[in-house]
Amino acid sequence: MQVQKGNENKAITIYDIAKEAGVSAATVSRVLTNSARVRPEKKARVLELVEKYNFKPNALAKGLSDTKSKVIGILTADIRNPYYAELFVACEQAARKAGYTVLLANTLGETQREEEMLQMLRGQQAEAIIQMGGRVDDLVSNMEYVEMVNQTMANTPVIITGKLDGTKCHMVRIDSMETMDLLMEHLLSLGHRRIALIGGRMSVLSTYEKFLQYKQILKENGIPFDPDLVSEDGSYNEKSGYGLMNCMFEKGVKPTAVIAVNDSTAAGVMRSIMEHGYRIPEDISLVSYDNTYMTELLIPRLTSVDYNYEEFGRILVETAIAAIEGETGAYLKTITPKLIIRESSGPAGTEE
Amino acid sequence: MQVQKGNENKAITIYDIAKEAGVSAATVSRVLTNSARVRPEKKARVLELVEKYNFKPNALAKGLSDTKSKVIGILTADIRNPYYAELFVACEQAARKAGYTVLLANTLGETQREEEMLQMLRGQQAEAIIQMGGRVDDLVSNMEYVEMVNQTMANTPVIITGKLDGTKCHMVRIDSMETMDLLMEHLLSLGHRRIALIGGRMSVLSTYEKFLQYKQILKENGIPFDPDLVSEDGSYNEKSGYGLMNCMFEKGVKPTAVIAVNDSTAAGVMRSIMEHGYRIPEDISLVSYDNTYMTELLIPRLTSVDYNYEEFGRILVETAIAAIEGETGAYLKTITPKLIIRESSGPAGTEE
DNA sequence: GTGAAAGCGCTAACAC
DNA sequence: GTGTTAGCGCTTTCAC
Repeated sequence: MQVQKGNENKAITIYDIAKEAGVSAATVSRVLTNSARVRPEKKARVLELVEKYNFKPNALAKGLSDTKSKVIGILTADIRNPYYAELFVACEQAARKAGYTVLLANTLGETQREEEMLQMLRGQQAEAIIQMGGRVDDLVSNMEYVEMVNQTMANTPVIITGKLDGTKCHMVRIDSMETMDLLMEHLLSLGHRRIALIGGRMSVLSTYEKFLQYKQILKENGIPFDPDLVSEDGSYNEKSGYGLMNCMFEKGVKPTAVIAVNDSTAAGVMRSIMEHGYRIPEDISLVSYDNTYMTELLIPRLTSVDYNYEEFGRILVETAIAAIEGETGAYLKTITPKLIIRESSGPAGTEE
Repeated sequence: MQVQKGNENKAITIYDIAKEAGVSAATVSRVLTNSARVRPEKKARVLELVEKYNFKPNALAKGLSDTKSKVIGILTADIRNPYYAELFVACEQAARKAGYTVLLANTLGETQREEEMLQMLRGQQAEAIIQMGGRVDDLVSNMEYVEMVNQTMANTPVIITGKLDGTKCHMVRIDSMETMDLLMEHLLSLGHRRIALIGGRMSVLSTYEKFLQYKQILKENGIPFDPDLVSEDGSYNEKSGYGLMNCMFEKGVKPTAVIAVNDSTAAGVMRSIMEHGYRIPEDISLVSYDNTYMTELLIPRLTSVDYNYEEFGRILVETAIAAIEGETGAYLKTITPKLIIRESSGPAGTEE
């Protein structure tokens, strides 16, 4: 017996099925897509062959012929970031339910790659592109990128989780103002008045909005704004949180509560606080954003703002599909955040 | 001026370019693919138009015509798991360098979806499929899945990070035995003799191998195996680690060092240890596997086994591409692990 | 060098 | 109901 070399085997096509079933390719297509009534016996015969050969129609050809790839492209900053991973999985699930496949592209923080990946998704005939993070987070939109997205939008709707001034991208985003409301309300009600805000870059829209809202709420509550309680421009990781909090302590500043810009940053802040001999939450309360799984890993568990990822992803995909189908609904949709209270936040001490 | 409705705009094709450049489509194709010499002036004209219209060839059509999609499918258990996320990104990078696009499919722990996603990837004409996690982790391979993979392999090579008995899948995997060697050597040299092994299921190949090697090393070092120091079947998350460690303490068992089956499990173990009033590493050392970023988030930072994800991903992709190109090299490649020592492991106390 | 034409595998009119 | 035919956008002989 001749041993068959694996992938030399020609893939089976709709024609092979048709021939063996004694029908036309069109008929096979019809039973596969359920697009028209086919005589039950023929249908049965076709289905049988499909089963027999484990036949799976070529999605490329399908996409080519009806110019519908049924692919939604997802552009993300870094899938290793649990925030994006959660959101991606939610999108994937929603897309699958709607009969779409998602194609993921990571830009890994290199803005130049953002353009490259956008091109790639276009080349793969993505019917819509969802961009989460990256340039759509910028407070001031990059003009070249805006142009590029506008060109893309001529054929392919683009849905973003931030904003891109000068484009008509659909936006689905978290209400940053409200996230800050939740956190401040929580902390204020616990008696905190010296509340620090740590991490993030002001060039990022959501961070900027948080900052504004933070000041606004202080004002409304008659608490003077103290610049020492707000970190200089930082980043969004553990290291940044650690460094910034250390800095604050070194300057002799000691808040009773800290708001970290995300969970990773909070982890760094937590380390700094502990190394300085304070307890959480007895001496200092710590809260953050994103409610990723690491909130449950840290000791104490972290109070954090959740976004209902499942809903977030679903709305992104629904918006994408609506746009594909030509619907031109609201350009901005908002996700309502929710506070998850855990062990890291408690009443303010009385030592102040 | 008539406002143009976004995606009604017909996408530009090679023919549009050809017409405007006054050449044939074939020529445009030639300059795009650099497949033959074209008179420089024509080439320039074409390139100019490509630029002008921001033209990007339709990858579906390309894939159809030369039956090369340039897509590698990646099947993963759950991209939210940092281990898979790291590996995926490494694969993506390597693939991109080689001119391939990766298509990600998550099975989310539902084995039934594994088949579904495999089908999906076939439909998308993935030229090779890399499966990390899921059924290929099983100690005893599922027969139906084996059959399905074998069918797939008739046209599409499948590369796995575990094993699948009864198939000729290429395997690229971590040397589990050696990972245990590293950990045990480290702990033994620190004077530990009561070493617990926590988390994981024995039905998982790598876990099973770790267990065997653990016993083996104990034996070689004249340390009697104590079943109380090994957890009953558990899982791979924080909760499982927490529960299992609590259990152990409740039975009055107190190891001087704990090996957790992965970083998440270690986080749970860490919580349990601390809640029982012990210090890490002074009272109990804690080490684990995977060296994900959470090792740096926990306090103390976790000693963990690293796999060099970048290399791991690269080899997976190289193997995939070699298989696509018909090379039939070694069926099993091994990744050499490396121990990253951090704060969670230290000398055994003398109280024993 | 370069154009004409066939074909990749599928769907969608269009006849019958 | 079902077969025939014409593309979808690209690559690739095959002539010239």
